[in-house]
Amino acid sequence: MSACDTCVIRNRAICAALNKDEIAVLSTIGRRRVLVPGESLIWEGEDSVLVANVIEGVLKLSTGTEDGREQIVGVVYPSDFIGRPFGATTSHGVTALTDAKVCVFSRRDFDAFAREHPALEHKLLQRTLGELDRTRRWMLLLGRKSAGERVASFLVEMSERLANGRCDTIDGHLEMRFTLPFSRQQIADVLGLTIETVSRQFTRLKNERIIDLPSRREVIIVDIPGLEAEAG
Amino acid sequence: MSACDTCVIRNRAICAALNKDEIAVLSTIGRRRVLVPGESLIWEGEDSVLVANVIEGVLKLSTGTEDGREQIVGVVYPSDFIGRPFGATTSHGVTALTDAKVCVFSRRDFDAFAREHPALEHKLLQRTLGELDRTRRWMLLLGRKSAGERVASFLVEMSERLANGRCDTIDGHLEMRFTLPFSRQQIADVLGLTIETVSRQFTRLKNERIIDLPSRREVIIVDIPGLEAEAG
DNA sequence: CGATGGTTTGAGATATATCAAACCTCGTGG
DNA sequence: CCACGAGGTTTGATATATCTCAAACCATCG
Repeated sequence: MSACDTCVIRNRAICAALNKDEIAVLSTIGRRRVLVPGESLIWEGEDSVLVANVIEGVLKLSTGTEDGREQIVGVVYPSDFIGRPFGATTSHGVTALTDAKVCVFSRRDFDAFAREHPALEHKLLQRTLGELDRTRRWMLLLGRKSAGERVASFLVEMSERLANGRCDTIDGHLEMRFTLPFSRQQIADVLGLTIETVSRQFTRLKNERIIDLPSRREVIIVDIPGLEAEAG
Repeated sequence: MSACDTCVIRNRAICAALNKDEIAVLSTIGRRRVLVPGESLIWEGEDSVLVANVIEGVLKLSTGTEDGREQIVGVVYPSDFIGRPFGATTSHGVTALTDAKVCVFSRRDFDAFAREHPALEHKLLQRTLGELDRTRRWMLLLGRKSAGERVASFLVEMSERLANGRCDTIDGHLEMRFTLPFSRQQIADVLGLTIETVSRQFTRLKNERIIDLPSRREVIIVDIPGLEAEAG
């Protein structure tokens, strides 16, 4: 019995392309690893030595300039794939935002296994194409949207991704509530803004009764259509 | 004898994964198409009906907001693949910047063919992973770089991509010369700036003897290390 | 209870956008 | 051949969104 048998993302990750026997083989080359918030799995610019599936938690993909400016270029959730297979170097670091569990493979082992399992590569291709679409949509935000639109778009995306967040009907209208896996600084690094600008936009949305902020990390979207309108 | 036999990108495009017989089959489902500057092959948000290989020319991938702001999210060159296989809708439009030749497939035909040829899917995966890396690097530019750094980065990338541009040694130092496939407005749409800001950065770089501008579309990089330093 | 790290708020500086006009370049037609 | 017009580009003056710097604030933890 392998760890895969009890894996909660077994049917959503790329592993879903494999049958029982194939999974058994794959499980011999993978191993689980636990990460605490702030802990990195991969560093920007290093040789691509490992790839992984996210089992639990949220991680950021980020790059930066020499003088210390940072940009978060992606966020991954359970069942997402991380790392750069079939490639020389990783162009961005991977760091846990929350406590996280990942299923790690040496890149060489994974590459070899994948090349012999077209169904796995197909899943990976689908996932990569989807990620590319999402990333390009984010470019519109970074290149052309105002601070207000960026923050609103961010909250809309969060509410979609963290669907585990409660979604309640309070006296006749729909509310969404969730806990952000990001600090204010990290939100700024996702949106290409400063922490102060992000903070001001949060309080503005709160004053306009579009959202509510019970605590630093918690968000309630009070006026969902209103927020979508703000997202531009 | 199929069109593929004389295709100039035969060995660089994803088709390189196929043998003679497979190519023969593929060529029966593809057809060539010529595009003039400004002509679109795919429109943002429409159903994904076709995919293609670029044979000749340069094309832009772009999205926009409802109120008319535009962002170019990618630029493709000969041997690049365009369109969204295995997927519902295209999240960005594809428009020719120069005269262009493409090899077009119906998405359904291509999907079916690809699924039966893992080597082709593997090539496509590699290409997609590379494109994702490049796109993420561009996010750093859009999120964190100044106008000066953006324009300089753009020119560096152009000089790498348009290596067909002459590269001469003029009295002891290296110069690069090429013709831009973009108007100033399109450069602005790539960089997330306005046309005026792009123009001002061009003249600044010219005044500082880092580049020279013999005509609107032509660029000579006089001081290559200087430009790279400006790119940040 | 005080220290600490993250967050919010405020006042001022600045890079880039906006609006407007002048300027080329190139093709067209007189 | 030259004048004209049109599109794209450059330059200028001003506005403004966002950044920067600085201080106050607030939870959390020892």
